[in-house]
Amino acid sequence: MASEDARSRRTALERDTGNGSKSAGAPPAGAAAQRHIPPASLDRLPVYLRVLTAMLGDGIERVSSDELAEAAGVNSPKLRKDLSYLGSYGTRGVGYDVAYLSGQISAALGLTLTWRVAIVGAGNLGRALAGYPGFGSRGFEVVALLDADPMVIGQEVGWLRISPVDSLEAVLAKTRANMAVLAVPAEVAQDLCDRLVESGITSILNFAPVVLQAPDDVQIRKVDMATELQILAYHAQRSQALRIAERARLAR
Amino acid sequence: MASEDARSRRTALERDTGNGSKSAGAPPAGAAAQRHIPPASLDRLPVYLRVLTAMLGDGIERVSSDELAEAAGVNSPKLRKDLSYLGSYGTRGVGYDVAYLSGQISAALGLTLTWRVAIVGAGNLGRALAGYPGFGSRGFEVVALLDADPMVIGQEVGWLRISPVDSLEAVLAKTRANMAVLAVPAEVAQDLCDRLVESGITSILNFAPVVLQAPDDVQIRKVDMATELQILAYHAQRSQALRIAERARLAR
DNA sequence: TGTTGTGAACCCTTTCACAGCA
DNA sequence: TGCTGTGAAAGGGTTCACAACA
Repeated sequence: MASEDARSRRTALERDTGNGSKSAGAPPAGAAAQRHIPPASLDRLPVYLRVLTAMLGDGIERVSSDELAEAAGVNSPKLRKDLSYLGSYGTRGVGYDVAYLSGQISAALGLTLTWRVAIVGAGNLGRALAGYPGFGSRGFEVVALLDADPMVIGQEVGWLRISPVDSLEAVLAKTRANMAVLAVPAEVAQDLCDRLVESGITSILNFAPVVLQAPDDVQIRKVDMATELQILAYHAQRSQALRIAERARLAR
Repeated sequence: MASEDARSRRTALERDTGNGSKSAGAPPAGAAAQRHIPPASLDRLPVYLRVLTAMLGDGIERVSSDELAEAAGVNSPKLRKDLSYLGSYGTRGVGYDVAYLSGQISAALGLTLTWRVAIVGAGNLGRALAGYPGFGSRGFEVVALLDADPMVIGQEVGWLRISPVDSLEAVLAKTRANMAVLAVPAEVAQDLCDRLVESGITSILNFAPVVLQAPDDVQIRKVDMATELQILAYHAQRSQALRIAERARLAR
C-alpha cells in the first residue's frame, strides 16, 4: 500500500505548537501551516465540511458542536477533538460560525486551489463520475476523460470529449492534471497506474477491485463496492445468527 | 457496555449447535457462529478474499503469509493476526491452502448464502453497479433496479427491467431483497432510506453524499468519491508544502 | 527447517470530565 | 450560564518477538 506516512520528518513549519499562544489569533487564511491531522480525524473532515456547506445553503450562521455532531453522525466530544486539530475556531459559550469554520476546513484539506482530475475509463462508472455534480462544485475540475474503446473515443460527455487512453501521457501533460481516477477493469488497472505514476501523478483514486502497487510517495485511495457489500453481509449474517440463537433459547 | 464477553478463549468457533456435529477435525462449512471480528480486521478480509480468489484462478494452491500479505498490501504479522480471529487455518512451516482459506473467509463474511440486492437509482452510477461483474460472482445477486424517472422506467439493463420507485415496497417484497444500494441524488436519499427501513431492509450501501439517519439495528455503509478526493487533496497539498519548505531550507 | 499463531508492548483513537472563557 | 477546548484515562489496533509445531 502506498500510504502509511511512517516517516515523521520534522519539517512541520517551525514549531508553533499553539500551546497557550493566544496572541496568535486566527492565522491569515492562505498558507495554512497545519500540523499533521490524525488519519482517523482526517477521514471525518469532509463530512463536517459537507454538513456545514448544507447549513450555509440553508442560511444557518451559527452551530454548536452538539448540533453539528448530530448532523454529521458522530458524538460531540469527537467532533470537538477533530476540530481542535485544526485550531480554535469556535467561541466558548456560543458555538461555531458556519461560514468561517467551513472555510477553515476547506483550507486544511487543501481545497483553496482547484485540483485537476483526469478520469481514466469512460464506462458507466467513469461517466457517472464525470457528471457528478459534487466534483466540479468544490475544488475539483474534471479535465480529461479517457477510454480504450475506439467506439467511444471522441464521444462527448458533458463538456468533455473522450480521449484515447493510448495518448494518456500527452493528455495528462496538456491538461496539467494532478490527480487521477481509475474507473477501468481490474485487468488493466495496474498497468494504467504505472503509467500515471510514470507521468508524475501522485494522487490516485482507484475504483478497480485490485490492490495497486505503487511507490510510497504516491497516495492511493480505494473505493470498492464489493468490499462494502461483503462487510454488510457479515453484519447481516451475524445479527441473523443472533436472532436464531435467541429464538432457540426462548423455545427451550 | 456491560457485556460479559469472556476473554477470548483458545478457539474462535466453538458453539456449534451440536446437532450431530463431528468431533474434532475440519469444521463443516456452515453456520459458523463466529465470535466478533474486530472492525479494523473485518475491513481487510474482503481484500484477502479477492487476492485468494485470484490465486485460485491462477492455479496457486498454497501461499505463505508473507506472499499473501504482499499481494494484499499489508504486512504479514497483521495478516496473520487478522486470520487468527477466524481460526487456525494454516499449517506451520507450510502456509495456507488457498482454496480452504478462501472458503473459510467466505463463510466468516456470510457469503455462503446469496444476498439479494435492490439498487435504487438507475442513473449512470446505478447502471454501473447493476452491471458490475464482481456482484453476481460473489454471493450477491441484483434482483431489482428502480428509478423515479418515467423516461427510464421499463428500460432493460442487462437482465433487469427498471421498476418505478413509487412501488418500492412492492418490489422489495416480491423480489425478497435483503440489501439495498442507494444510488440516488442527495435530496431524496433520506426519504428512500426511511422507506427501505420501513420495509424491513437492515443493510444499506449509500452512494449519496449525505449522512443518513437510521435506527441502530440498520447497518449503513457509505461510499463517497468527493470525500476520497478531498482526503487525497490534503495529502497532495501537504507534500507540496513540504517540498516548498524543503526548498526554502536548502536555499537558506 | 520454515512458517504459523499469539502474548505483550507500543501507539493511535475515543471517551470523559472539567477547566477556560465569552 | 453555556459551550468550547483539552489533558488524562480507557479502549482498540498494530507491531514485535518468539513459542509452537508440521
